[in-house]
Amino acid sequence: MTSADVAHRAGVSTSAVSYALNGRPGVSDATRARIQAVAAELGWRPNSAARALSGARADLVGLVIKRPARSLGTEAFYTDLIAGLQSGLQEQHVGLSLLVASSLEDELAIYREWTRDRRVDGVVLTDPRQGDARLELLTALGLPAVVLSNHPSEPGQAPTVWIDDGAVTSTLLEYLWALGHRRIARVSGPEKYEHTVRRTAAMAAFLAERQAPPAQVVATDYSEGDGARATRHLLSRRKAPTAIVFDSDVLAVAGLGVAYEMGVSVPRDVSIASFDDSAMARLVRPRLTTMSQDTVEFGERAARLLLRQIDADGPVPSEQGPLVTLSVRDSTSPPTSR
Amino acid sequence: MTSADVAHRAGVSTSAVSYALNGRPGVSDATRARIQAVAAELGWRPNSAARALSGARADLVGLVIKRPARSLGTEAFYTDLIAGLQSGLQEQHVGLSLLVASSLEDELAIYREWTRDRRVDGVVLTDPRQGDARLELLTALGLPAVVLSNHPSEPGQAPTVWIDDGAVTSTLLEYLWALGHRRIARVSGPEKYEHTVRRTAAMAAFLAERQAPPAQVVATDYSEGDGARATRHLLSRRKAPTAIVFDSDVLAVAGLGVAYEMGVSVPRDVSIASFDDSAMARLVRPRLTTMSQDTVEFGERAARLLLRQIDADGPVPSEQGPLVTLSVRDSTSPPTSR
DNA sequence: TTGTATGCGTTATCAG
DNA sequence: CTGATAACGCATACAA
Repeated sequence: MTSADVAHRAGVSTSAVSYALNGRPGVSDATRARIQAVAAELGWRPNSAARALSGARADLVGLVIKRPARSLGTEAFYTDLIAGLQSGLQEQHVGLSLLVASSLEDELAIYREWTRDRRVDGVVLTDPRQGDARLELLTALGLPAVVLSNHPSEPGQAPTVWIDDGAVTSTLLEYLWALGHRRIARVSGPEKYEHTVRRTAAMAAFLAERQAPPAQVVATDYSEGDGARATRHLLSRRKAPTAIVFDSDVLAVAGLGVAYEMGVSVPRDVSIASFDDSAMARLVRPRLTTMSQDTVEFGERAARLLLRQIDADGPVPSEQGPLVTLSVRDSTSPPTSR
Repeated sequence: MTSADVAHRAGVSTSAVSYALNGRPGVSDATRARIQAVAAELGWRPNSAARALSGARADLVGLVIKRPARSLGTEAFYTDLIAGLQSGLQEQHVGLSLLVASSLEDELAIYREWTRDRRVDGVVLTDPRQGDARLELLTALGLPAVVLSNHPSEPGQAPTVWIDDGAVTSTLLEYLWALGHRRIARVSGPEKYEHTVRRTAAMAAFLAERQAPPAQVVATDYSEGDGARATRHLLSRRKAPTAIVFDSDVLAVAGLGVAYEMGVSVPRDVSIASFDDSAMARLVRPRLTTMSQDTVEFGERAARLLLRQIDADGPVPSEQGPLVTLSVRDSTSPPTSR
C-alpha cells in the first residue's frame, strides 16, 4: 500500500497524490477530491520513514525529561503531562518519543541528534530556567519547540503555554491571609527554576503590600527527604509559622508526616497547602488544600500548539494554559492562638 | 555526515561501511577496525529514517498503555516503568515511543500501523490478560515483543519478564499469618488481569493449606473511589477482617483514609498492607507495609530483553524480574482481640 | 574481500 | 495543471 498504488488507482501520478494529500497547490480540486477518496478507501497512510528521509515530517515529537530516573515516578506531573501530550498528538497521528536525560549536556546532544536525523518534528521543553541554554540551541537548530512556562515567550523564542505562577501564588496566599494567617512560610523547589523564582517574588510582593514580615522560604530539591527536613526546621522555630505552603504535593505530604511525628496537629496547629495537586493530595488525611491544575489539559494544549508551530512558517504566539483553581480541603483552617 | 563520507574518508565503499558497522561478514578485520575508527572519529551515526526505509532498524520501540488518560498519573508504576525502559534502551541509542490507547481495538490498530510503517522494532506489553488478543496479533505480524508478566511465556509466544505473583502473595500472607492474623481480606484489581487472578489463586491456596476460612475479596477498577467503597464495606461487616491487603498502594491509601474516617485505628484495629510500593507508601502516616519491587529495574530488564529479541533470529527465553521484598513499615501489627 | 547497482516510499524539481 | 525523474541515506544481492 504505497502512494503509487493510490496514484495508479486514481489514474494519476504519485506527485499528484503527494500534492493532493499534503494540501498544496498543483492539482485541481476535482482530482484532489478523487485522490483523497481513493486514499481513504484504500486506507493509505504515508510511510513515515520515507517522509522523514525525503525531508518532510517524521510524525514524531520529542520530550526530554531531565530528572534522575528513580525520582520520576514520585510526582504525577510528568505522567499526566505525557498522557496529555499523547492525547493532543494522536489526533494528528503524531507519536511521542520520550527520553530521560541525566545532564544538560546529554539533553543538548539529544536535540542535536534528533535534528540531524530528522527524528522528530519538534520538542516540548519543561522546567525552564533563567537563561536557558536549550532555547538558544533550539533556535540555532531551527527545531520547533514549545515551552511549558509561566509567562509568554520572549519575541523570537519558542512559544510557551504558560500558567501565571504569580497569580497562582497570590490566590493561595489571599486565601490563607483571609483565614487570618500572618506568619506564612514556604518550602520551595530549587531556585534554578523560573517558577520557583516567580513564586518567591510574588510571595514577597504579596506580603510587602500588606506590611507583613517577609516569609521564610526553605529551598529543597523536591525530594521527600528535603521536604521533611525543611518542615522540621520550620516547625522547630521559636515563632513557628501558622501556615506553610509547599511547592509540590510530595513536599507537602512529607511535611504532613513530619507534623504528625512532631505531634503538631494539622490544621489546628499549622495549616498546610500545596501548589501542586494530584491524587495523593486527595488521598492523604487530612486532605490537602491545593491549587489544582489540569496537567493533562496542559499537555494537550502544549501538543496542539507545537503541532501548529511545526506547520507554521513563522513564530506562533504563546498561549495561556488551563486555569488553576483553589481546592480547599482539610489541611487548612484559621490559626488558633497558642 | 553520511555513510558515504565515512566510506570516502576510510577509502572504502559504502557497503563496506555498512558491513563493518553492522558486524556482519564481508569485510576483513583490519578494514573493519579502520572503518569503525573513522566512524567514531567523525561521530557518525546512521540515519534512522534511511535505515527504517531500507528495511532495517527504526531504532525505536513502542509502549502502548491502555488506561484512561486521566487516571494514569495516579499510579507511579507507569512512570517508573517508562523511566526504566528508557534507561535500558538508551544504552543502544534506541528511543521509546509512547501511546495511550483507549480501547483494545485502538491498541491492535496501532500495532498494525507500526508494523506496516516499520515505525518500531518491537513493543513492550503490560497488563496481560487471559487469552490476550495482542499476543496473537503480534506473532502474526512478526513484531518482536516482551510482556511484563507473572510467569514465563508459553512456547512460541513473546518472552516475558516475570514476577511470580503467587510467591509475592505468599510472602505477604506469611508475614500477616505469623503476626497472628486469621481473618485477612483483600481489595483486588479487576479480575480480567492475569496478576489479579494469580494472586487470588495463591491466596486461596495459602489459606486452604492452613485450614483457614477463605478470604473475602472485593474487586475494584483500581480507582480511589472503588478502593474506599471496598474498604468501607469490609470494615462494616459483623466480623470485620483484622488485616486487609490491597492490590495497589492507591487502593491502600484510599483504604487508610476510610479507616481514619470510620475511627478505625491502623494498625491497632486493622492492619493494612499493599502489593505495590511507591513513594506514597512511605509518605503517608502510618507508613504502609508493602511488597516493594524495583519498577525501574523491571523496565530496564524488559528493555534489554526486547533488544535481545529484536537482534535474535529465534525466540529468546523469558527472564525473571527483580526480586520483590517485604518492606515492613507502620501499618501492620499483631491483631488486638477486641 | 571489495565495489557497483538497485530498492525502500516519499517529496520536490522541472519539463511538458 | 500534470507526469516523469532525481534525490534522501542506508542495506544488500550481485558482480568483480
